[in-house]
Amino acid sequence: MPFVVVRCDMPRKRLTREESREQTRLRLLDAAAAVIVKKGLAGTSVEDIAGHAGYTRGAFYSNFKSKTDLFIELLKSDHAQIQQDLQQLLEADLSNEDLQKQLAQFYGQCYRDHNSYVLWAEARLHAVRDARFRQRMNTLCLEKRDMIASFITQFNQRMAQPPLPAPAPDLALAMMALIDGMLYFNMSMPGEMSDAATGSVLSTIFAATFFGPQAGPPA
Amino acid sequence: MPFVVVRCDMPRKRLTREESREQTRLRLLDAAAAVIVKKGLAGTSVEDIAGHAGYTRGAFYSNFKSKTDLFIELLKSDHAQIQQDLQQLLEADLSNEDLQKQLAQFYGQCYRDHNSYVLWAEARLHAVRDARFRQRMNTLCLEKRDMIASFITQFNQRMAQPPLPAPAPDLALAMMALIDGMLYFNMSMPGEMSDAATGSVLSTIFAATFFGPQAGPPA
DNA sequence: GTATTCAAATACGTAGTTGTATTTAAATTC
DNA sequence: GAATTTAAATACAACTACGTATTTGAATAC
Repeated sequence: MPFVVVRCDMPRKRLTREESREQTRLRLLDAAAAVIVKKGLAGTSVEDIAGHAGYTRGAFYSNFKSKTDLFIELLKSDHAQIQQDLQQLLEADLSNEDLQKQLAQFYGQCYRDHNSYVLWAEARLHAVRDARFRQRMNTLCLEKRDMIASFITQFNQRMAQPPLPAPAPDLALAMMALIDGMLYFNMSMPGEMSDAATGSVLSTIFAATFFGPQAGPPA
Repeated sequence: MPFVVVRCDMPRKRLTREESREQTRLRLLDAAAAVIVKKGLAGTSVEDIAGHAGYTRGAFYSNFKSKTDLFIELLKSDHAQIQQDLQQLLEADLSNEDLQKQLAQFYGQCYRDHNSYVLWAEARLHAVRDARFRQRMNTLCLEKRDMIASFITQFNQRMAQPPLPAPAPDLALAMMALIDGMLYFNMSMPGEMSDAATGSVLSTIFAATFFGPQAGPPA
């Protein structure tokens, strides 16, 4: 889902300076996402990015302080999108569909596509090494956690189920870890685990956690 | 847990050529592991590795074909260790300790330490990009899966529990994904999720999967 | 329409990386 | 102990990457 806006209103409008600048920014971000997914963050040069977007390094440095700088912006955009998707899910689809469907959607929405997920995997690894970066990323992750926590709380209330076995934010974190685990796994071993298997594993876990009789964790 | 053998039998034995060669090999592998964890696979130069091991690039190219070559060897060694650990667990500790303890051990043994796990995370990302590498890695992963499948089967028999809700290898794969999810999560967000929470989440899931009443996944 | 501003291109110097080719010194062989 | 072998060091040449400094040309302001 690229950033670049809908192009080409018929009369090929001559761009103002600001518009033009914004356009190259977006193009650079798109290009960066594509190239980084393909070659990895460290394996991608500034020139790669600029080149893939149809510019030279000059354009890059005129728009971003550094590769890391751009990368963070990339993650922020993606994060914003994810949050928006979740928000939507939280508001709209909380009617009485069955658990399975909810899950499927939920799972599918967590990251927008394969590329998005690879990007975050890259980010995680980078976070291990760069404390400052890690902090920034954790902020985003905790925002997501809170969103999911809301989802859990609402879901639990709506379904009038037994009380949650742990604080919603904790459960949210756990669910994130689990879902990420599945995605992460499928990322590098595609096809090894069928979608059906993935889904049923997740539904088992969800069921156990939110409906299970003796299943609740003590902490 | 470095590779280098116990050094220094008192009389400082003069090394034979072969021994010496093997020693530098091991030192290079150790150094590589350390540096790659710290700076990432792509961010690590051959010189970094050789230097950290106390050699020059000459020694490196005399022992390995390329960085990737060394990396694969690194993973193989680590994998062998992991398999050995699991094997041991499978044979030894299947007496009647309670589930919690089993789990704790199981979880703790899956990767030898933080560094080991980071290495595998790096490998996953690399696998996304390199089909050949991916194949090689999948072989290792499936070996591990089979080991865990044995564990599951034995565990289930020993405990005389209800029949497994899915073929053991499938369950094994799912469990790997889940455990990896937790580890992966804790890798980049250390401290965000307490060990207690991690443990209880896992035990919940295990319980649900292997003991749960209606909890088993259909597939 | 001329002057100014600024986005992006180009030029440049430095530093780092790679793989091979050659050398050197220690270990082995005879 | 001289000749040979070979692990590892050194030398080398081509390349890539970075960031800055400067230039260029189109868009704005006057």
